[in-house]
Amino acid sequence: MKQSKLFTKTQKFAPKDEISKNAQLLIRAGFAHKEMAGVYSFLPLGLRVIEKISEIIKVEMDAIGGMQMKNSALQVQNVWEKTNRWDDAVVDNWFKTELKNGTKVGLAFTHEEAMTNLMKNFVSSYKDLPAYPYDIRTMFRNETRAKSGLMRGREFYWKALYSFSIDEAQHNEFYERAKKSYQKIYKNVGLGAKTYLTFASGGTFSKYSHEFQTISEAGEDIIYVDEEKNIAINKEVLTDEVLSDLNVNKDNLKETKAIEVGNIFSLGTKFSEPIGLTYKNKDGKEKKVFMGSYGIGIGRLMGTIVEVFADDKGIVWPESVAPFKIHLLVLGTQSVVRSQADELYRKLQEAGVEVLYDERDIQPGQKFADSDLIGIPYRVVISERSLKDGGVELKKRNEEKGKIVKIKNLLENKKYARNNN
RNA sequence: CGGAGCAUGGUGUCAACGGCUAGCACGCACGGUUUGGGACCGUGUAGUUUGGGUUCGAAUCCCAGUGCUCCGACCA
Repeated sequence: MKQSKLFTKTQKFAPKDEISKNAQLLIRAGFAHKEMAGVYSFLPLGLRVIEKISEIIKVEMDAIGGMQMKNSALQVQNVWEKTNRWDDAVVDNWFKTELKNGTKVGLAFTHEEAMTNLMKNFVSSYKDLPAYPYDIRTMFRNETRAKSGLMRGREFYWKALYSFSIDEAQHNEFYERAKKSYQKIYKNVGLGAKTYLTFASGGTFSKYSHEFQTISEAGEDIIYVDEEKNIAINKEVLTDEVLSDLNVNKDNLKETKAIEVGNIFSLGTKFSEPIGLTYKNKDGKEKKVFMGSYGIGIGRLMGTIVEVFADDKGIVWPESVAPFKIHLLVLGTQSVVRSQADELYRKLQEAGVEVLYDERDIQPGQKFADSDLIGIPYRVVISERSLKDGGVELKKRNEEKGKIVKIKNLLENKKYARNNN
């Protein structure tokens, strides 16, 4: 993409009423636009990141048997009444409205009810199970207080998978696979080293649920990390009983702030029972479906990545989620240099490299500053000087110094091509 | 939902005593000089959150609304 064609611009200053680092940088660099508190639009650059993250998640969900679908955002009242979650006194973060004819509808804040109800159409025998539909979509929650930039919004983009199993044993087997799959996702988006499987409060059907917490000062949660065991415990469930359950020594725990970047939950028959999702087993007996839910906030993950890796100059994207692999800057206005730069851009694209080409007629300093702010992993500078030195200057975003490489070598190096991280 | 603070061009601003043309910087437009770290010069462009009130006169004082931020509560 040519940078002159990008309608967004970078800003030197962040809006003063935006305090959190993730939102400041994402707005300054042109990834996001704030519509109102807790509501952000994703601009072209931001959307590319969102899609990269979504793709990583999809691959892992598909690998454990997930099947993507798209739920509706509008929800009718009656299903929610079956689980007693329509009443504002029970769930206070609903956005509700009504149809012209007076029918009340809500804007989905989660889809357990909707999914359970939907599956009634398709599940009647043990042969129809298990099933693992998932959805990546915008969700709405009428938060009393949006905060921390993209971290807690009133409207947010996320992935939710629901598992429908014959019984608890089948559920547990999937649950363990989901756990591993989640860890792979965090590793693949670059957060593996800082993200811990964290024990949190469960529900009627399981003692614990599991959260995935990324260590960061920007976090809202407090967790206790046991580095040796590579697990953490959420402060809200930290008791002696839990410590002995998990065989964890209190002295090995380190308190830290963390961002909840995902959670997985055993739901049991909490939803299948009131909504009536059942199947016939081999003996012809009616059985309740055993469920689980598995969520990841994609916008929040994006914000977390910014929080964790940014430096004083701007964002530093891990290669796997960066909007582009290479940021190509051409310096100077000489036509000899320009034409070589244009050709390099064309050839990189032919080689399947995602490249943002800064061919604008502006000062070098501005290009460097923009490049650092936007945070694309590899910066390639082509200029009169670099050509004289034998090629282009290649520098990684997170390294101080670049080096001269021959244009031929750059083009032949497969590691810059898409799908080759 | 409880508490606190804030609101001046597209952005920033602890610029402006109740009083003269609302200042400065960034951005943007035009011209020129520059061309490896947001360069320089000149000429322009664009603003007092909304509604009331007090006053000869309000960005400034008062009332109400709206919005934003922070702390807390809440948060499958």
